[in-house]
Amino acid sequence: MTRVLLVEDDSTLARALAITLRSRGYDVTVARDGASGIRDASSARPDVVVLDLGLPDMDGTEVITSLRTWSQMPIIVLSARDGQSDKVAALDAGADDYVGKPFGIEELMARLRAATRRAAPRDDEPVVDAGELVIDLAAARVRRSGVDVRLTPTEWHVLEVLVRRKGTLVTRADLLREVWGPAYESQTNYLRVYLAQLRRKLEHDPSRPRHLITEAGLGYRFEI
Amino acid sequence: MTRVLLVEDDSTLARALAITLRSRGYDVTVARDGASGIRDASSARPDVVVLDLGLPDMDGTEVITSLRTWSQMPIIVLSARDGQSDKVAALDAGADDYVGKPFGIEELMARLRAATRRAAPRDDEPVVDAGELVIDLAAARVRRSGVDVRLTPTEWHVLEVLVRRKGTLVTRADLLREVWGPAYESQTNYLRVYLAQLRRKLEHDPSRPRHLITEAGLGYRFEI
DNA sequence: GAGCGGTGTCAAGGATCCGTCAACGAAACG
DNA sequence: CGTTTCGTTGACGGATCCTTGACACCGCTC
Repeated sequence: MTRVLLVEDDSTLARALAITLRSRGYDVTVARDGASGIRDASSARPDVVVLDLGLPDMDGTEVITSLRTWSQMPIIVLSARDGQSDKVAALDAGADDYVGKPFGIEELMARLRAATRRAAPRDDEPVVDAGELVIDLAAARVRRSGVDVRLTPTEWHVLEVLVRRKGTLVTRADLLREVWGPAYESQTNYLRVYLAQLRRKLEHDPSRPRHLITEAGLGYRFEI
Repeated sequence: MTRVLLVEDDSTLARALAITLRSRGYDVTVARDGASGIRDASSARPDVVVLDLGLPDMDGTEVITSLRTWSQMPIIVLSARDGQSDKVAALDAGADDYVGKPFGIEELMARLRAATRRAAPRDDEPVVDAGELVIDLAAARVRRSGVDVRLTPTEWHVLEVLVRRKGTLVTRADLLREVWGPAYESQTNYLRVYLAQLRRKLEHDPSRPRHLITEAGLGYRFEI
């Protein structure tokens, strides 16, 4: 059964949509705000998210960005705002589709079918387990041998980019662009400093790293 | 470069869209009707199709159905008809997205980006398997009989160029230009050194290479 | 079989890159 | 307003890698 996470603060609309979805055979979870939407997405593991942009606690695109840090699950956006820039922002943040209100229920259903149809199974783990290291991408937490490790925002950001592409090489330019922005693509000394700090906090023997691997001349790689 | 097939009979709109798309760096092919659209889709192999439903020769959903018999390429539908049933029919026929006319050009661009972004990871085979040698171009990783082989940046770069054109001859000048730059086109001694190093690391019997083949007087070739 | 062009092999600088440490200043916090 | 935490630099030793030159080898021609 296809699982749908519905993130919608308007309880009337939420109830109506949930009823319709269930009548079509979907398994529906409802979240009332962005924060619980993000939480439920990692716990309930829906096959598709239907997200209202007008949430009380946070901006809708932030929800999308947050989900996209660890998951490729389809996201269909509902919005009363019909401006071009809202659509572009949501889609470029990682949304798969954008439906303006008011919308026809049959159209939404068709877009839902289209989104689930093309969704291919891939590794979408919010929690990455690398032996004594456990990294929860959704909750932004790192545990080493069971105890929480405190990371600074930048340290976390670097680790997140590496873990999201675990096993594959991340070039220095990619890493710098994603964490510090396009203007810093040649500041390779930042990486040296932060990789050293991460290793000191995460590796058993920082001088002989087993997870945060240097590919000399190319970049870095997170190894499980 | 991303290739777009634009199937549109209105020549004014087709020209305007083609200009915009090309200015954004897309490679655009235009088809005037459904039949040639289907033909071009199989010959030009676009990364994404933008399809106007209102075509002179056949119904738009038939075009979608026909494409879907052999391809999963993203299809974005444009349509002046704004009825629910048209949208549902097109989406259920296999379209990925449906944009009603009149549409904003920025919205279409954003939806195009969303469609290609989704499709990107599975479009071509990044892993090359040559018996005991497994080369993962995306992850920048080489395995020989199951164990990782460490390559220096230049070694990797040379191997990458050869593997990308596996089976075909790569001339010395091509190889030197791609790895060291246009100024080094005659430094053929570099190639001798690096090919020898690669063979030492990758070949079972470096003096009798089975994958990194020399084409005397011409260049090199990667054989599977 | 000697000469020759093209190719493979090896080793040794010398340049570059990486890890580490320390210090400074800015920002966050109470 | 003082304290603490972070992010940013710079410097330096050491490891790695690129380059270069010398020499051996092979197939071919004469």
